[in-house]
Amino acid sequence: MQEISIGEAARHSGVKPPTIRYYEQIGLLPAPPRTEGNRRLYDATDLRRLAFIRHARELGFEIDAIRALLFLQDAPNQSCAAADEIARARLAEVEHRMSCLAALKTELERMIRECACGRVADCRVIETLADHTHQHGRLA
Amino acid sequence: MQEISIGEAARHSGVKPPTIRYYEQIGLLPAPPRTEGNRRLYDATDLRRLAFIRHARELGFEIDAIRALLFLQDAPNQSCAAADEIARARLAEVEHRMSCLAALKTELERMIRECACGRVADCRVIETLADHTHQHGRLA
DNA sequence: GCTACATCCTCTAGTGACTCGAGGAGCAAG
DNA sequence: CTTGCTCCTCGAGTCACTAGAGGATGTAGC
Repeated sequence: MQEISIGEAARHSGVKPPTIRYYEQIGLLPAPPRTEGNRRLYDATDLRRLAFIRHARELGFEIDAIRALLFLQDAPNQSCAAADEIARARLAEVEHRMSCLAALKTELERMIRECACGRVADCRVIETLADHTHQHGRLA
Repeated sequence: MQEISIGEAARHSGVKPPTIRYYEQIGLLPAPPRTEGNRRLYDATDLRRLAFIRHARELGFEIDAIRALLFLQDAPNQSCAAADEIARARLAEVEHRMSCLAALKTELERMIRECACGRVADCRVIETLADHTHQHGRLA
């Protein structure tokens, strides 16, 4: 398995070098082997882990949630109950996000459609998301 | 229109008092009128704005993106082209997020299902999101 | 072999978006 | 009129980066 520099790893994964070092520092990525000249060497496994972290972060998951997901991956023989709980919690988060995004998408599409007709006078972006609350704190 | 305290506004909108003050400070929320005793008084419009901000933040939008969306709302008579561009950019972002979330959701569901059968041996969370890249930086 | 020049190293400090705590004032209930 | 809650401001702390200083290493051309 070929090993590459941090710069190449950054280009392949879309995670910048300083961020890769930061992930190593906080223990999200294992400390890789080094060259004679003290440079980090990454392999394909690291690249996949990095790409995963990047996507998960883009989707808004916190580092701790990602850590839990990675732990799931790393220790496949662990207690199933623990894995189940982590997966279920993430799933609930994902579903909530998806429904919020769907509402926002509908509204943005409506805005763009009306925009094409030359008016934005009744922009309802705020109402769309604001009314998506669980309990409407009704104000008299 | 009835006016309420920052604490009540917090309960209704789901945004904590310090965060509400912070939003006022950075100009995301207009500075409200005060009581004789210098306490902030919010109305229904503020509540909707707050709920909107909260949802948008939950969905991972940056303050500047939210500012742009609120500006859209505040100035309905502005250039339609500007509004359209902001809305389109957000829509693209939303669609990308949704497809990533859908992939992750499928994978989490599979994991939970397999968990019920008593094994997590082949957890593929990482592959799911890692391979969802635009250009696969192929490593020899 | 030597000089450019990019890339890497570590370390410290700054950013965005909150979040917390100190220290003090307002106000409603007992 | 005191107890206790909420509010005020202000400064500092947190998380997840991001940028910069100062220096070493690696590589390409001469």
